[in-house]
Amino acid sequence: MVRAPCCEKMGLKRGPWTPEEDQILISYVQKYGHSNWRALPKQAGLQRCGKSCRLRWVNYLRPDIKRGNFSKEEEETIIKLHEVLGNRWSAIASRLPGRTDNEIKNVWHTHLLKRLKQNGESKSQQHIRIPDCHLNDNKLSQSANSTVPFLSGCKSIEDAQMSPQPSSSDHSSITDTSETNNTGLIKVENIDSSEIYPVIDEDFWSEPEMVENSGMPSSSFLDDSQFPFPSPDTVEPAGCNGYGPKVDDNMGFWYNLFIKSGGIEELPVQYLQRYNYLADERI
DNA sequence: AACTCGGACAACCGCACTTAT
DNA sequence: CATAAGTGCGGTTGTCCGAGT
Repeated sequence: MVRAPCCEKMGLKRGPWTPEEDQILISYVQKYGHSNWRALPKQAGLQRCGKSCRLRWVNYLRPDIKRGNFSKEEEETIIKLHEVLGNRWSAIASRLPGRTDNEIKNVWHTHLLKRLKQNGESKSQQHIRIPDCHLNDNKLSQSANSTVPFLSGCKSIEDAQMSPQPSSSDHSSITDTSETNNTGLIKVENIDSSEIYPVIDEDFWSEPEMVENSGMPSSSFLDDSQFPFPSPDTVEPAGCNGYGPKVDDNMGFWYNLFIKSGGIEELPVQYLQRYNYLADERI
């Protein structure tokens, strides 16, 4: 599809924003909102393209932006989430209130990457198979070629798991195993799954009946009564935020798996090992 | 004091995806 | 269904500034 440039370059200003421009943008957004970024600069009297305005607002002017250095807790959270999500900066940012994807991306490249390289592989990588694309800082889309069905297509899984946090008035949609500490971070610490999850018998690990041509287990395998994890009733499905993929039948399985396991870090290692085993057998 | 280098961060670019027509 | 428009995301670049020489 042929597309027009994101903005007309002629006559539009680029580069650093001035305090005057910031004030105009803030005033306009506070007064009229930002339902249409493309039209906003014209209506606000800014010589900028809509994209530039949106970026400035989202990354700098938004009232809920938390400025200043990252705390140790925040850095640890970023590292842990990156182990699972890779370079999905917006998904990571959604778990760090007040921080932007751009900011996190910068911190990652300027601080954390170096630290990780010094420290070597992280602890959780010993337990969960992470695709190379995550560890090598490449595009996550490469994971579509992963030999691990669990992670092939993880873009959608993450969108399901990492959909933006609900507002403070909408706690009902937070998975009941997520909790915030006094720093405002979402806890992703490793926990001993044996303390939380029921004992899983041999039947649970039996090979699921597969849906033809889908590579995914049949719906009976997803039956709540057969699933020994907490109910996902309080969690909204992926795509509910209006962005990201819709939940199809296959992704629904992985979505349920993630949610029922209580979160990324808390997904029982046995399940991953079992599914990786089954996946390898099918290849 | 002048210059170089590298870190930090803001901003831009192009692509992908969703939505509207 | 096809296409255009709008938006979000991740990668990359540009710029500023402080430390070191």
